[in-house]
Amino acid sequence: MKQIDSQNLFEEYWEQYHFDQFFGFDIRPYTSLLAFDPEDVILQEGTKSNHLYFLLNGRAKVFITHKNGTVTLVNFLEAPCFIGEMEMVNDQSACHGVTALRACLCFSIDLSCKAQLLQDTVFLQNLCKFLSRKTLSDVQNYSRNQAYPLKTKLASFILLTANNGLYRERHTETAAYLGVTYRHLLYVLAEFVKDGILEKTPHGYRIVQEEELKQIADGDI
Amino acid sequence: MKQIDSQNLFEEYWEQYHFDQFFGFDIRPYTSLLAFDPEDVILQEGTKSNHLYFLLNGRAKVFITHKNGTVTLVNFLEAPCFIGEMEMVNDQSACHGVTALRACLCFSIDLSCKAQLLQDTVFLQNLCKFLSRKTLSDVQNYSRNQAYPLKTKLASFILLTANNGLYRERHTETAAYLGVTYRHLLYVLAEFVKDGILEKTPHGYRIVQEEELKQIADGDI
DNA sequence: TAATGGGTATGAGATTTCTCATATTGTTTT
DNA sequence: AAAACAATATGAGAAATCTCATACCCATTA
Repeated sequence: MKQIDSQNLFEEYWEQYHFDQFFGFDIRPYTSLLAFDPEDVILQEGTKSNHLYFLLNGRAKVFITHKNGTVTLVNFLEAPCFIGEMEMVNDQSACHGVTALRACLCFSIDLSCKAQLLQDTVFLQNLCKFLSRKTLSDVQNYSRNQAYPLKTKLASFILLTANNGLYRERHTETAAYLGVTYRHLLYVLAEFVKDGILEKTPHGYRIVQEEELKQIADGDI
Repeated sequence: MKQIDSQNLFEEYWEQYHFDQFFGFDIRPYTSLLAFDPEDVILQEGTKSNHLYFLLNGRAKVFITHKNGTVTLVNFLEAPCFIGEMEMVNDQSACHGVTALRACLCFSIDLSCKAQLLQDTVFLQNLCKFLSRKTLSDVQNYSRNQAYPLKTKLASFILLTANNGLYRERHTETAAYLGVTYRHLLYVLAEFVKDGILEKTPHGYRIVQEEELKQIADGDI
């Protein structure tokens, strides 16, 4: 993690996300621009942070570590979103860990202005909206994971993450997100290839029968 | 669902939960007391409500219906908590259904004062706290469901819900909450009985070997 | 250069969980 | 009282998923 001093970049993102609009007062003096490398820890599970982050670019994962050592991937975070807001309002240490998956750019807000934030209706309203959307996204992911077999969930996930008909997520990440073992994921992926729905290429899996895949994702098969 | 006109009961709950404290203005004129019978719908999935509820007593369930007809129980709601707050801040129709499991008493807030609520820092702060706690509880339930087999989850659940060493939840509800079929739940329950950990009685299942059950709940077995 | 570690890949066998069928009981509705 | 319904209960077989073992490739590190 390192601070980015480029004023240009700062301005660029500030404009892009209309960062002013989230606050009823001038948050600029408390804000700086940070870059996280892949694997960098953004929030350490169980420790307290005195910053509130806003993801501008990149992708991060939210996870929980269980007593038996297994790690559950709760969700991905994609820009734009806040990070660390739950901890801030409850004034508690991080209940999830957050780690960068790709290079991430964030605004970092120094919580020395916390009292001011908690009196700002503009900010609080936005926070409520972000929180409820995040909850909704978590819960939908969660309940979908319970309601369907991997075949269905994987089909959705491939359609969601493919670019130009090419699926190239890391198997390790996908398996964690979908809540299954790596082994099982490969079984089902192999099944899709055998059925001619996907084709394995050196650059990733190419979607051959998109309609079929959509039907599977809809739980029709 | 019916309105309760007893001024006494109203006052009693108002005091018990210090209901004033959640608001920066006088919410009383907008508040009434409602009683829901078991099975009554509190929030109808997909429709818009113009009330915000606050659960005073009883127990409700939050669920999502999937396209394939399966219903996922997202969580239980226990007093005290808000109901319908996500829909309110995002001004959208209910993304989960909420149904009473036991007789439920609620304060019902008429959202004609919505604009005022959304300008009230006291309320907004409390809402943020409630929202993040709810998220946390959902996510912990969710991730636990992914990380352990039913044996482990059921052991926790029995320890959580037993009264005086007696477990007597409805199997149908437990199965839904733990995200498994009814059939499978009965298998594992029977296994506990066979192993002498539980004993089946006419009034419910009695916990015989509590230490053993705790070990299983901890994932140690 | 050798060793280490992460991601990828595949097989074999075990465990968990599901589907379907069927029966009993107690309660509510007709 | 008969019918309908929801919860409980159990069996048999199938599907989904996991564990463990093993191997290869590539990049980083000693």
